[in-house]
Amino acid sequence: MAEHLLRCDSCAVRHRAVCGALERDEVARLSAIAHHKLLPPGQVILHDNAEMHYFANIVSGVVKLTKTLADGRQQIVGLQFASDFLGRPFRANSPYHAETVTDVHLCTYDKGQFERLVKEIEGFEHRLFQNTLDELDSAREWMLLLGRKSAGEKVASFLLMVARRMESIGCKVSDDPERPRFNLPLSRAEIADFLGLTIETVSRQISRMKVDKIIALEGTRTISILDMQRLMAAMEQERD
Amino acid sequence: MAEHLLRCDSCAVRHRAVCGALERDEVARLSAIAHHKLLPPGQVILHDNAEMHYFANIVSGVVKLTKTLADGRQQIVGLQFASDFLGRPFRANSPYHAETVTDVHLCTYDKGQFERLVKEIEGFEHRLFQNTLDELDSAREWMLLLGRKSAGEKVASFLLMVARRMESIGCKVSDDPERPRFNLPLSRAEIADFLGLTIETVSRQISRMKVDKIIALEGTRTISILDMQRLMAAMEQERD
DNA sequence: CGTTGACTTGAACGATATCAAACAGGGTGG
DNA sequence: CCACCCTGTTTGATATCGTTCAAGTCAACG
Repeated sequence: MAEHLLRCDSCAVRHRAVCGALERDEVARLSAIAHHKLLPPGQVILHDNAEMHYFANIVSGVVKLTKTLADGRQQIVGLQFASDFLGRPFRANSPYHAETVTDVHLCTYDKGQFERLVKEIEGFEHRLFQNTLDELDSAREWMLLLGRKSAGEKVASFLLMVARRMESIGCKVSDDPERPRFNLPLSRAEIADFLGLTIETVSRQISRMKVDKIIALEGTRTISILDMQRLMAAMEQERD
Repeated sequence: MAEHLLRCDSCAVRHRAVCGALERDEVARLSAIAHHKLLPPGQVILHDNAEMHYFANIVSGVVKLTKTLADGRQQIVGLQFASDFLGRPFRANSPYHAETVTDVHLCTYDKGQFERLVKEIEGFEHRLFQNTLDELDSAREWMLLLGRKSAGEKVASFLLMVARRMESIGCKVSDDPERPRFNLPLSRAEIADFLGLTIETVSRQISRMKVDKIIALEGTRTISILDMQRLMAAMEQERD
C-alpha cells in the first residue's frame, strides 16, 4: 500500500490527470487497482464498437481516437496526450477505435473495480464529468475547424495545438518560449486524417509555411516555429 | 408543491430528459425551482463566452449551438431538440453561442439552485455525466461527417438525423413508418452552417434527391422520404 | 401589384483531391 | 561499406467538387 502511494506520488501526470483531485488515501485506493502498460506505436487499445475492459490514464505518449466509413475513409475524432483519461465510465462499449500513435505508457484500471471506486469516492465522478466537458469543448472546436477552415488554416491550427500540448506536458525540445521546437507525434497521413485533408495537401501546406519562414523543419518530424505571430494569424485568416 | 409535482407529471419530455432518472420527491424539488420560458425563433439564449445564469431542459422546439470565426464564417456545433439539456453544470461560462431556431419552450433552473440540487440528489450528476457522453458521441459522429463526407452524403445524413429526431419526439407529420414526413426546423442557411457547406450546395443536393425521387418536398420546409433504402445508401456512399 | 426574403438554378472559378513520379532516409543483406 | 529496397514524404500535372458570383423564381405580405 505504501508502495502504491509512492508510485503515484512520483507520477509525472499526477497533478493534471483525473486522479489529481483525490485525497491522499483515495489515491492509495486507486493505486491499488492500477496496472502499468507499455505499448509500442500502432497498438490498438480499443476496437470500434467492442467492449471495453479497462480505463486508463496516459502517463506518456499519444493516443488517437478514430472513426471510419464503410469505404475506408478515416477521421481522427480525438487526440489524447499525457494526463488525459481514456475510457467511458459506465458505458459498455466504445463507439470508436483507439490506437497508440507513439510509444505509450498507460496506467490502467479494471473497469469494474474502477467504477466501484468512482461510486465510493466523493467527487470523483464530478471530476470525470468536468473532464468530459473539456473533451466536448475540444471536439466542438474541431468541428469549426473541419467545417469552416481552409487547408492552410487547418494546418496552422494543428501545429499550434500540438505546440501547446507538447509545451504543457514538457515535451518541447527547445527552451526559447518564442520559438518552440518539438517533435510531431503524427505522420503526414495521420495529420491528414485529423484535419479532413489528404496527405499531399498537408505536405504542401507545411512546405509553404517553410518557404514563408513561419516554421523550419529538421527531418520530417521536428518542427520549429520561427514566427509565432504569423502562425497565429494563419490559423484564422488565410493570407493570399 | 403538489402543483409542481403535477406539472412535471404531465411534462411531455419528463421520461427522456435528465430529470427522468429522479425519484418522485426529487422531481418535486427540481420542479420547485423550475421556471417556464417561451421563446420565438432567433432568440439568443447564451452569448459566446458570456456567463450563464441558468440551465434548461428543452420541452419543445430546436436550439442551435454555434461557433464563429473572426471573419464571420459560422459552424453549428450542436443541435438540441425536445428533452435535451442546455448548459454546463459547474462551468462559469459557455464557449459557444446558443440560439433558438424555432419557437422554443424551455424549463429553466437558476444556476446556483440547480447546482445545489445536483450535489444533493444522489445520482443526478451521474445522469448529467452520461448525457454529456452522448453529446460527445454525437459531436464526434459529426466530425467524421464534416471531415470526410461529400456534400451529397452530408445532406443525406442530415435528413436522416432530423427524421430520426423528429420521429423520436413525435413530430412527424405522416404516420407511414416507411415514408416519414416532417418539417425541417432549419433554413437552408442553417443546414449549410451545420454541414460545413454553402447554401447553394445544400439546395442543389436537395434538388438532386428530389429529381432522383429519394425525397419529395412540399413548399421548402416539409420533406417526405420516399425511398429510405436509397437515402441510407446515399448517406455513406455517394452514387455517381 | 410591388417589394422583400428565402430558395433555386446557371456559369465560371478555384481550392483541394487525384494520379503519378521523384526523392530521402533507414534498414537489410551482400 | 555499399547497393538495394521499403516506406514516408515531397512535388508536379490534371481533374473534380464545391464555392462564388449572378440571375431568376416563388411565396408571403404590405
